[in-house]
Amino acid sequence: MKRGRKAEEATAEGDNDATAESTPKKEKKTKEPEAPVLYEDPPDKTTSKDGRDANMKITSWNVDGLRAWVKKNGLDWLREESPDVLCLQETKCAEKNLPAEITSMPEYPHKYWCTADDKGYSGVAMLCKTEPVKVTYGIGKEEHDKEGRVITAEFPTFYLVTAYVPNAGKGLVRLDYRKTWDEDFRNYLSELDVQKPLVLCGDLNVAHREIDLKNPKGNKKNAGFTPEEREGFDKLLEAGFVDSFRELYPDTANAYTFWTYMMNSRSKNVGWRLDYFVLSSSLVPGLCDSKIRNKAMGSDHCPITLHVAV
Amino acid sequence: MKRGRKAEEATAEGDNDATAESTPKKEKKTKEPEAPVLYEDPPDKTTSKDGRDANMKITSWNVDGLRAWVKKNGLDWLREESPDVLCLQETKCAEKNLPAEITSMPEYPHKYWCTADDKGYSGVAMLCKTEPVKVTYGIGKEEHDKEGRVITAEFPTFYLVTAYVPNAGKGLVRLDYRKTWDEDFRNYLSELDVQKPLVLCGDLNVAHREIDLKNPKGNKKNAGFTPEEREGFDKLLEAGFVDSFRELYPDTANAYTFWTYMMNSRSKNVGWRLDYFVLSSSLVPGLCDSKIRNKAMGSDHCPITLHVAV
DNA sequence: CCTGGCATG
DNA sequence: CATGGCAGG
Repeated sequence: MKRGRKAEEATAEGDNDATAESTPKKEKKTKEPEAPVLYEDPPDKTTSKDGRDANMKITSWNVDGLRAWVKKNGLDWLREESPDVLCLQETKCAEKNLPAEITSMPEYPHKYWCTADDKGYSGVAMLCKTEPVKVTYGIGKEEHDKEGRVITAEFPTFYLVTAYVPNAGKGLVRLDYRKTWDEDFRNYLSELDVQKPLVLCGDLNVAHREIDLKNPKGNKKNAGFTPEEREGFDKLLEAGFVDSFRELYPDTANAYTFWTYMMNSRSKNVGWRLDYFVLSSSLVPGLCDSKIRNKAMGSDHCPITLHVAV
Repeated sequence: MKRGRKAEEATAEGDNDATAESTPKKEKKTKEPEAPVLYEDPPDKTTSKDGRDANMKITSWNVDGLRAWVKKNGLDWLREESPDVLCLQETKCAEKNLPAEITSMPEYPHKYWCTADDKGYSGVAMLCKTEPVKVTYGIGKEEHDKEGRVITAEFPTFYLVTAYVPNAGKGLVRLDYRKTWDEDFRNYLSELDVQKPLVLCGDLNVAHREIDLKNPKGNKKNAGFTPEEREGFDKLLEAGFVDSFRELYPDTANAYTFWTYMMNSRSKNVGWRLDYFVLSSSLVPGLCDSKIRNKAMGSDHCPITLHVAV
């Protein structure tokens, strides 16, 4: 009776939280179930510091399987939120298998799908109320563009890029690839940025700083919080981009966008901030708000929403 | 974008029904949705022809995944039916993964599990209120005994054998193996039968005669109704065994124990009789009733129950 | 602990 | 159209 995988083996992302949480103090016999420290997203601001009204509302959501997300009434939430553009990551759905509820959605007449070559992993999408000037797929490098990770929409005044950045994997088996990706992707963005300012959104698969995850100590060797990945994010910002949430809320802790399904992490708010709106510096004056919709259910990630004047 | 399997390809068992049902008459433009011909199982008889009261109630059910079946409240049905012995087929569950609800069930203190070597396919089980004299697994032939298909319980006056007979497979890819099985299994039963009479129950994966499935014409080349499989059943009966249901109800049609999940077969009663209680001839005088519990849900098979004086 | 795809039925 | 196991997260 062979069995591939032991139930006791948690995933890299999964047991991180456990690692840091369960470090047993010898003195304590019973582990106190600590009250969760929650995060309450403040009301939306739709005016920028320089006094302009937001004219663009963008939502990004790693849905972890589009079909399951639709079944869990993701579209109801979408209609309520009603952004101008919706960006999705991890659709995990070939185009021919897309649910009719979403392909026929009249609120978003302009829909773009980018799926992985083979299996139905990853996959990103963009749904727009108004038609972009131009839409492209991938970042122009063969080795990266087979996995359905990037859509770029050109609008009159800016580029919108949505990305599902490769996970470094259990045991960091794909960290080397990730480093290559980070460099190539950064170069791609920099090339765009010289033409028009851009908004990058999506699951960047990294918690930038210690404040961006519940258990930084236990996760320094785990996918999403290695020095290499964090440095990749540093370099992105150094290239002239800004983490919009952190720009507005430099000291706000416990604000996460991802919680592993394991160990009731979400109810304990043991999470990570992996989803971002990253803006070209020149767009920062128009930044109105960067929201974390952490009450929205339907995935192991929650959606995030940007209000911006562009 | 490769995809392994076309949605249009029905399974061997599945599209059989379609084959026979959908043969289009050119004259008809619209297919009449025929009213389903149902089968109403009559009330249980618990007295045998020779006037004895049943002292043994046995239920057999191909549960198509024990864990899913438990979630669908199979155990509630079991407590209601409350047979002396419950035989299960297609448990698809390694022993370590058995739900506690069933392993801890006090009504059945004697439980026996036989699972496939590798994957978690097939698998049979027997739950007994009273302890058998002896329990054995398999039929004593290496080539057959790795798939978790047979449990034999010796009781004071008879053997009870439960079996999940190998499916001949899509495209009959395993029909040759099935023929070997049928012969070896028949020999196994005959050897038992010289010691004590036996009751064989389970999913024998064959509809014996045309009356035993809805669409005999379309299924002569499909798993479960090939001449070879039917002949295997013929030879079993010739070896001194009796199909208890057919013995009592020689002309009852539309009595099925399996309906493919596809094409709403169950609601249309487009089914097969694949599950049997087969008795040594010497037990036939004690036969009280052979029931088809076709209202019980939770699997693509329904349970069957035997009342017998042994 | 969830997803989608797979093999099997 | 169900099941369980699998890889990925």
